[in-house]
Amino acid sequence: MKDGPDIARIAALIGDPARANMLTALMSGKALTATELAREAGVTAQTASSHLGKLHAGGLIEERRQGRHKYVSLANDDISRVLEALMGVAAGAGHLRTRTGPRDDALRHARVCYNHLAGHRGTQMYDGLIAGGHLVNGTLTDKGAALVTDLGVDLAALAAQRAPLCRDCLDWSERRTHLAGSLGRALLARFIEAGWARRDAHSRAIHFTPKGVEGFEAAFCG
Amino acid sequence: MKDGPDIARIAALIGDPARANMLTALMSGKALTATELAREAGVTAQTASSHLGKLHAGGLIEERRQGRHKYVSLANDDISRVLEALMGVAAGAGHLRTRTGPRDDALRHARVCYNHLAGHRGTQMYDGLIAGGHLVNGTLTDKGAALVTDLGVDLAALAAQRAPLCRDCLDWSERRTHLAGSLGRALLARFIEAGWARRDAHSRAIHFTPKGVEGFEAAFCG
DNA sequence: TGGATGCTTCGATTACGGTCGAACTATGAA
DNA sequence: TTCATAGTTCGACCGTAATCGAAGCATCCA
Repeated sequence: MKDGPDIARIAALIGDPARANMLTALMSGKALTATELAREAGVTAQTASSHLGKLHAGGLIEERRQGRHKYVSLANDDISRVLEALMGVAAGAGHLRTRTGPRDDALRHARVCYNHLAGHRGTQMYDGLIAGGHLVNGTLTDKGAALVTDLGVDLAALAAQRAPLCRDCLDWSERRTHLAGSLGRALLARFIEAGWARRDAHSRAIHFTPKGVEGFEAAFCG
Repeated sequence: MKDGPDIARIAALIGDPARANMLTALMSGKALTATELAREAGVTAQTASSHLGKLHAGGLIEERRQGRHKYVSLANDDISRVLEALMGVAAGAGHLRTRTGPRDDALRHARVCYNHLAGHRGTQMYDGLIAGGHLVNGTLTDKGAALVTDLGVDLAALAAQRAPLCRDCLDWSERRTHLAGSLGRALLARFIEAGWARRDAHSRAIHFTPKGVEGFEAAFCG
C-alpha cells in the first residue's frame, strides 16, 4: 500500500527550521553564500555548513565555488515546486498565523518563485497564455512562439537547452498554476531587462512599473 | 528574506518515516483505521496513536469515529498535492532508487491521487479537456459542462458543495498537471461506477477495462 | 456478564540530530 | 609576509522525539 518514492528523506530535510529558512531564502532565485544563509537561518557558520552539506547530499541545492565564497542555489524547479506547495498548506490548513502584513500583500501580488513569476501576476500570465491560444496542451503554439519572440525571448537559445520549455508550478497564494520551465524563467528575465518590473532587494516581491503594467496587460490580458 | 508561511512545521510532520508511510497509504483515498495505519507504518498501535495525534493537530488528516474504530483520511486536496510534489522530487533528484517494478509501471500509467485520477491517464484527461475547449482558464465551459454531464456527473450537486470545482494537481510521474477538485473526484467516481475502471485492492493503481479505454479515449482524446 | 478487540495514556528508555566552541584550511587583501 | 575573511572539521553537549511495555477505557459480540 505504501507504494511510490520515499518522501520522508526529502521532507525531513525541509523539516528542520534552520534548513527551511535557508530554502525559503533561496526561493528568491538569488545565489547566496554560506554565511548569508547562516544569517538567514539564525545559526552559526558551523551549523550552516553542516546543513548545507545535508541539503547538497539530498540533491536539494547546488553549490558553486567562486574564490573563497560558496554560492548556493536551489537544485532545480522541482524543489521550488515542493516549497511552494508546502507554503500553500502552511498558509491554509496550518495555523492561520498569516498576519497579512503589507509585505505579504506585495508577495501575493507578484513574486519570484526561484526563477519565474508567481503570485497574482503569475497566474494571470498563465491564464492569458492559454486563453489566447499561445499555450495549448503544455506546449507553445506557433502563435505563442510569435508572442514571446516579440517580447524579446530568444526561443532558439531556450530550445538548445536541455531543460523543458514549459512547466507547471502551483502557487501558494493563488492556489492556481503558473508558468515555470525555461520559458517562465526567460519571460521574467525579459520583464526585468525591459524595465517592466524590478525585484525587491530584501524579499521575493516583484514590483511592476506603470510601463510594465501596460505592456504586461496588452500582451497577456488582450 | 525568509518571507512566506512557515513550512518547517508541515515538512517535519511528513519527515518522519512512520508518518510518511501512513500518509502515503492514505493517498489511496481510502479511509484507513488506526491499526491498519500502524501496520502500514511498521510500528505498534501506541506509537501510531501518537503519530496520528500529531498529524491531526497539524491539520494534515481528518479523523472520524465509527464505533470502536477510528477512520483516518487526508484532510484535503492540498495535502495530496504536497505529497505528490514530494514524490516527484524523491523519485527524480533523490536517489534513483526507483527500481521500476511491474507494480510501479501500473502506478505510472494510472493511479488514484487521494480522490482523483493521476498518472498518464490523468494528464491525458487534463490535456484533452483543455484541447477540446472544455476547460478554459481554470473553469469549465458550457461545452465542458455538457461533456461531463454526459458522462453522468451531477454538476448541480457539485456546485452546491463548498469545495472548488476545478483544481490543478502536479503529477510525480508525469511531472505535468492533472485535474483535482470536486470535479476530478466526481469523474473518477463515475469511471468506476460505469465499469470503465477498477481500483487495485492493494495499491493506488487503477486498471482500465477495454470498454473503459474506449469510452475514455472517445471522450478526452477526440 | 465475560471476553475480545480497537484505541489511548503514561512512563521510561533510547537514539538521533541540531547546536556551538575551538581549532584548522584556503582564499584574498594590504 | 601578515592579517582578515570564508568555510570546514572535530568533539562534546543537549534536547527532543520516536519507540514500546504496561495499564486503562470504550465498544462490540457471544
